[in-house]
Amino acid sequence: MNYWLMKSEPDVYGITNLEQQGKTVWDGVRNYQARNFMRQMQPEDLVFFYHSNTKTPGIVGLMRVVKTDIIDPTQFDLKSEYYDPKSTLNSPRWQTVLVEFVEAFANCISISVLRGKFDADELILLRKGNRLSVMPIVEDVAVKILAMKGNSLNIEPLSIE
DNA sequence: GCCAACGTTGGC
DNA sequence: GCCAACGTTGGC
Repeated sequence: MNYWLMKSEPDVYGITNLEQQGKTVWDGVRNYQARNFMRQMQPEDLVFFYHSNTKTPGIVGLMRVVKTDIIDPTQFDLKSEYYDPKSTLNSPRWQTVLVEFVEAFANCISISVLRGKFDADELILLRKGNRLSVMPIVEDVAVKILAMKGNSLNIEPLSIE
């Protein structure tokens, strides 16, 4: 079982949306490195849900991989902003995963708190200029993050959105 | 294959 | 809103 982190802008799709829906196909990833990490995912893997591009960016919850190797349907959808004219039905470029909601943390573990706890070597998220939206988390770090989720000393309140 | 120009990401 | 860092595009 492996751990991952995936980013989403809460204005577009946040942890609340996933909680309501229960499951979602993580569509719209158009970066090869991120896609390649999703190809490595296995059912039962745990994924931290990260809110990016918001007042308090950080980890807000947990989800679980249900099904892998899903063809991202938006690549064929002319009306989608993720439509990819170079993708064909015979050889689709973009695969993704189906994930299910596990939990929403009581508080956001903000990137500044994560910076205080980990360094860039152990957490890709913290690397300078990092823009990757899907990344692996080593177990040691994942366990520490999970231990932080209930510790009010280490967290900041979720901003009201 | 190089690389400048451009568009996007995302923290601050 | 700013802007550094990054990925992609396309001319050559």
